[in-house]
Amino acid sequence: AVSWNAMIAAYAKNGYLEDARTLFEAMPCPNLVSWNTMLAAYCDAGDMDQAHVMFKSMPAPDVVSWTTILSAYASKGDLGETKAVFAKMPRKNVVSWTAMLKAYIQAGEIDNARRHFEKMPDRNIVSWNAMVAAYAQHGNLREARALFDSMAKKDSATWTTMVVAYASAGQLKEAMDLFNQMQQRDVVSWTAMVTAYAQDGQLSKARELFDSMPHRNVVSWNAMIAGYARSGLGGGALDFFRGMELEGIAPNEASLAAILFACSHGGIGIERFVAIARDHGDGSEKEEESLNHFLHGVVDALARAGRLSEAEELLHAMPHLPE
RNA sequence: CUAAUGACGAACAGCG
Repeated sequence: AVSWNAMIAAYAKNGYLEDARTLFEAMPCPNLVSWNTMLAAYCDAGDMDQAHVMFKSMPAPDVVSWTTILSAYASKGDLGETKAVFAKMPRKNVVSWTAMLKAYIQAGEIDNARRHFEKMPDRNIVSWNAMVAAYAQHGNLREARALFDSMAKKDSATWTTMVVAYASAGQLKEAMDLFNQMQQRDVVSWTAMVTAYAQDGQLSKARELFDSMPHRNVVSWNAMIAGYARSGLGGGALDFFRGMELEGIAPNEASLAAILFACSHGGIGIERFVAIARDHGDGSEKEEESLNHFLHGVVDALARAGRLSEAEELLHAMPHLPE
């Protein structure tokens, strides 16, 4: 059953909900983990109706099942529903408490989050990190730092949270100092630091860090693409996009969003975005339809703005456009 | 083997 469950989780994580379901139904006797895995899959897909169906048909939901539901509402930003679920839970552990904490933070209720945090029967490093991030994300650098300093144990998430806190407050030097003090840096901390410089327009510094990274993932590449795009350097954005492809890393929606941004701010044509989108899509009719729909809107907007030559140019660049 | 925290794009980005 363990390997079946691992397979189901893998399918679900990559968005193959149907395949996960098929596998689940083919199992001779699914255990609680199998049920919870499917439950989480529906939650991730945002299908709360199906999630509830699962939950109700489960033999015996445990604290993991409950927390899965709780966390789904939390990430949807539905504080009321999250509170209701939390109140109904027959058993809670530190993970459920932290998920509830996240719901307060998500709703911007930082004071209530802090009260909840103080009431927690157990706190681990994840709960602490969430609380530090809450202050950091809401501009309370001082309180974030105070909590950070009071933590006996820190992991790379703790440090990265503070690095980002300084960076988004515009204090790049402080951010870099903290980054340099880190004992263990993972790909997330590296990418956070790269992003800090890239967003500040310090592209050569960003690039230098990027080049010294031990490992790079799609988010790291996106940070560079977006950095060049927002600095108006569409060509540089495209270079990094190609670099990512050459490394065999698959672009995601954020990569495409960064390229689209480069089209409006970086001096490259919208046809580059369309070509890339076609390249990396599933080639389905639905996708082609929405791309055409999108382009049609762009051409329309150009025409209505009186920019007829650009509209025409775009029409010619897009032979696939319907009349 | 399943649930909670930190990094890229979409909420605290520009224009009006």
